[in-house]
Amino acid sequence: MGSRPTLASLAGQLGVSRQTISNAINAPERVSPPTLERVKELIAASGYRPNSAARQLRTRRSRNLGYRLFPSADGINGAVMDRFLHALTERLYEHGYRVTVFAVPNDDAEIEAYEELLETADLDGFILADTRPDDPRTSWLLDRGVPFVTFGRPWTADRSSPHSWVDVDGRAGTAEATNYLLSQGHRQIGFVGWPEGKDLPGGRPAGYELGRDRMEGWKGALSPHLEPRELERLFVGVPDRIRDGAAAALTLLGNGATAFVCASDSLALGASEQLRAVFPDKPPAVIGFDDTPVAAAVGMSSVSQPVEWVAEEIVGIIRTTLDGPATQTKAPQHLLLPPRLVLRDGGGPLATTPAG
Amino acid sequence: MGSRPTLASLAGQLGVSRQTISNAINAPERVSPPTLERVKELIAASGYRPNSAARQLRTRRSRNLGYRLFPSADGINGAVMDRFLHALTERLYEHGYRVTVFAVPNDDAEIEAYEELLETADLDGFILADTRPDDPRTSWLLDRGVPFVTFGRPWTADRSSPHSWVDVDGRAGTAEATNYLLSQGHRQIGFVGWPEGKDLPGGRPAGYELGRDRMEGWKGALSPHLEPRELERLFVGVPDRIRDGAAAALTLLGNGATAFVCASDSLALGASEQLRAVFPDKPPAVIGFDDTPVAAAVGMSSVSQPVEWVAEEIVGIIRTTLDGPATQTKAPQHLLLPPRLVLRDGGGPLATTPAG
DNA sequence: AAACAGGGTTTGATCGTTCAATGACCATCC
DNA sequence: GGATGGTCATTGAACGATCAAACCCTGTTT
Repeated sequence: MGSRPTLASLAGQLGVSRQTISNAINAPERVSPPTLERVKELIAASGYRPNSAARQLRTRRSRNLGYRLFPSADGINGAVMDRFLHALTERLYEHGYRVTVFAVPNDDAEIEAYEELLETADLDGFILADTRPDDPRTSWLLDRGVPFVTFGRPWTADRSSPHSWVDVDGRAGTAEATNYLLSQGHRQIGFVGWPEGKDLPGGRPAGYELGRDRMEGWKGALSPHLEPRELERLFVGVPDRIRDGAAAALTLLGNGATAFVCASDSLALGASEQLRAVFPDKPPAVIGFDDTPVAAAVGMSSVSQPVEWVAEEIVGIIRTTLDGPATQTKAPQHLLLPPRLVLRDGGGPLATTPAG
Repeated sequence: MGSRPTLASLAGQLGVSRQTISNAINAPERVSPPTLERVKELIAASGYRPNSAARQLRTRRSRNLGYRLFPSADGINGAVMDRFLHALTERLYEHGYRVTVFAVPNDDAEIEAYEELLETADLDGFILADTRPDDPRTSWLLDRGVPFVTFGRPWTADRSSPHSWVDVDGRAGTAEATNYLLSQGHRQIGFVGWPEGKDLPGGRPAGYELGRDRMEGWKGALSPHLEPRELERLFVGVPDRIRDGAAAALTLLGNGATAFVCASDSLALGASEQLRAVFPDKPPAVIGFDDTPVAAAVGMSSVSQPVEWVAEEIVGIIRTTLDGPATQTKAPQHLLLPPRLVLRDGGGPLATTPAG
């Protein structure tokens, strides 16, 4: 009695066969309008839901996608991936897909986890949220024909990869930030970036290309106005930590910088606080990257990645791959989305009036 | 050929019946040692994995648990829930459970999502990562007999709830922080907490009890040393934002505070930065709550929630509920774990030597 | 009048597993 | 020697959906 209705039970109630009910759901055009009407009514009234295990057994589709959680770095930049997972989950859910998350200690274990999950959880595909040059994971998945989309381009020389990806144009973001500062009359605009071979938290060597991309946006925007020698003096590459950002700001200040673009909000936060200490009255402008909640909290300008948009596009690609007609050619899609510069007054965290 | 082995295919190769293979996996004691040996060898050699859909269809178990993602608040405190999800996923994975995440815009939608997920994804249960007084979600789940465990106590008067929960003893944490400051010779120790009826980000009215709990730890530790009137002057309740923490610190400073305990790292960060601005040479001690990466980055002391431990205990409860013998009485478990005070020098984000 | 076409519906088989019942075999006991 | 019991292994029947093929009926063609 409390048991859920099945195709057979509904069919019995209506005096039709189970296949007719099934057709009403999956191929309505095969059912005559009056019958369709009756069936749909009963489905709605009974609250019938197809049993996913049975369907999965027969169709070999689980409508379940895998996503690797990775440790939230320094809790500042991690917020971006948090937003992304949130948006991705929402969008997928709307189209009947579920997200199964998994966590692994290192990259070797990640491929093992793919294998394990494919075999034991019957995932339909994966979303990879970071990429690096010569990524062993994408080749593994490609070899096995497992559908997947990455948030992040392949970072290979030619950028033509046989898989779909969506990414944010970091270079355009820092270029826009730099151009804004130029429009404000600045010329000596410093860039606090990452060093070559920089290790992102968790030991993943993915950051270098990302950092260079962001740096080149600044360089490209500024090079019409400055000599190469000057540009060189206005760049510092440091690990992605608050205190390193602060130190870097001092260095660039010594080299004559009057405004600052940073490769991350962590660096920008450090720079901003440091500069506020040096110039309490009117600290120089600092623009961060990622528009994390911390940037908003301290009133700092930042380049915002449209992760909700990224999620939307990824879901679109996933859907044409998995839900689309099998006949359709599934050419890999490549999308580079523009970030958005969010300007703030730079008021900083320090209130001037005591709270009650 | 590339198709996965099944019970039947293995049975054919070995000249036994499919049920024997099944027994070798699920009830080895029913199989004679020599046969068991042969079967296990073949299983290992063939890389056989039970088809989860088929198993799920028959056993009505999916080994899949639901977890609601919630937006990462201010990106500072959100890091704690990130760590929790990570730890939870890892522990569950070790025991063959998967985590299906979902995101909903508001609380009403959350219960709908439970219903939807139970019906369409056949989840075995849920982990709830926050709780509030008279939580409609826990009663809904209890009514339907859906297994679940919460990270967070029920916050009812008697604390006896028919469901299992694991929580962190926030009161003990702020008490320890306060006692530490007392041991350092401080007496006028201020507390920056949340106001009554405070809204946590996302509009969930869960924060008040949590905030009061943390406040009472401070109060309890300090009350042997101070008059009630003094205590009152040393408490400020503000929204959980960096700049409010800064303002609150100024207020308490004006009331004579020489050291500060805060209900969150967001507040503590604001307080710490503000005090550093007022006393550049030797800022007063500030102790935060949650030991987020930002606290570590700026060298701030903080009370650390043992979320990995929480995850471990939750998984243990889940396992006895779902995997344990059906005969076993499943009395709800209630666990209150102690946090840990992490002391740091308080060096702050500001480097004094320029970086190269 | 018989063959054909085609929409709408039904039937049987199948996906791969586990449950329940049965069967084969051997040892033990009266 | 037949009944009893126990171990180990097998068979048939689910679980609930979809696929593929067959079926019925009516209307049209030859």
